[in-house]
Amino acid sequence: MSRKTGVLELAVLGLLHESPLHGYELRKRLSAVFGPVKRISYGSLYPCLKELVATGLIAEDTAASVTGVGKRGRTVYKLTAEGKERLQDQLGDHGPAAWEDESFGVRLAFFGQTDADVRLKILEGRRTRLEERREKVSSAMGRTREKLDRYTLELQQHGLESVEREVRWLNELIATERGPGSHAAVSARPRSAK
Amino acid sequence: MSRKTGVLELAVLGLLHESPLHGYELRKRLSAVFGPVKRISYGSLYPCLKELVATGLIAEDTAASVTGVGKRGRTVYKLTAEGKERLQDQLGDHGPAAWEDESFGVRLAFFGQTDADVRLKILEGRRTRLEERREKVSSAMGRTREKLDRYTLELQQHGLESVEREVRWLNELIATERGPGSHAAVSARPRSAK
DNA sequence: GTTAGCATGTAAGGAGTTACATGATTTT
DNA sequence: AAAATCATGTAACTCCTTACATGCTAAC
Repeated sequence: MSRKTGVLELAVLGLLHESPLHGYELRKRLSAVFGPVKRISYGSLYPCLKELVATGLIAEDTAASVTGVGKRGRTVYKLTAEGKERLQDQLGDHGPAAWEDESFGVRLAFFGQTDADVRLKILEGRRTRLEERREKVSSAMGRTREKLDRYTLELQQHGLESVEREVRWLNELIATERGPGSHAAVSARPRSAK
Repeated sequence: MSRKTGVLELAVLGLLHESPLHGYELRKRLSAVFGPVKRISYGSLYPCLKELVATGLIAEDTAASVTGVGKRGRTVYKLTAEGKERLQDQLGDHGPAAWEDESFGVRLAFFGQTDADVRLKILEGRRTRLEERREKVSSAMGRTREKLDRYTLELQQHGLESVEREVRWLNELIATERGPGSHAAVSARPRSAK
């Protein structure tokens, strides 16, 4: 059933689940979710909010919205019941899409609202994905090392090390997931896991 | 004069300056220029080549193109005189655009064709850019540390360390630029430095 | 003989940006 | 009273992707 939900929409749903917010504040929080590199502009945020309202996943929180006379006023948004459902649906997804570059960061940001077994699957999927990439890059480098100039080589090398560093980071995260409280966390069987 | 040249166009010009190539091969080389993350699809490469031909910056190398009967044949492209000019123009640019995320990697990949003083300016500009970013992220973390959950914090921390790591890398590159042959390279004072 | 890789292209569309337009509130 | 930051929104546009369409060539 669930239609394609872009990463931005997912991030908005996730943030609104924590607490109702208005657009401006939402954007600031989004900066924490997407790294320092990708910051969302109002030109994409507001149309996104508009569409989420149209789809019925979020609603204007009339109680919290400040709309005095003459004021343009802040419009505060909150999740609807359908929005919560959709969010849970999306956060439960542990398919390949969850560990691709675009979505992984957002998925991780909302791990607090994600089941332990799903978290582990996503982390491991991501690690495998990166290990494949590392293989590809390093074998490509092996084949063409002599033909590349200093700078291209430097670039490739740095890229390779970035991938390796992320793998180490994932290993730590995975270890932490499995480590303390692993009895409670892991043994909590996925109820109705597909 | 010079119209806006996207990063893809710049990368194509840069690669064709090294040697004439056909689209398929070009794409493989582009994978080395843009990291393992961003790979260019044919859906953007071929239209790009088309436009560069239309603009007169590249031309089909009729000598090298294999176009036997019935065969669709490879179309080999090479730089035109205007293309070379445009490339030199672009590679000489050491303005802020050169060290932004989208272009920096490409600019570095073609440092072999870039003047030493321009190289240094771009590397330093990039480093300053990243230091600003590091400041912003780490101060934002300081302000909100308590309010963030484990995973968001982990994400921010990893992002911060990525930035710091790139700064260290840049420091090495800058040191190397200044190191061997530094008398010639560095003592060449920036003439008319603004 | 079929799988994988080589090779070129188009049409439709997604996901976002920039630039603009507007105005209130807070700080200096 | 000026500057910064808060706050919302639209229109035009850019860049790139996906999915499709086509066919050759080498290896297994």
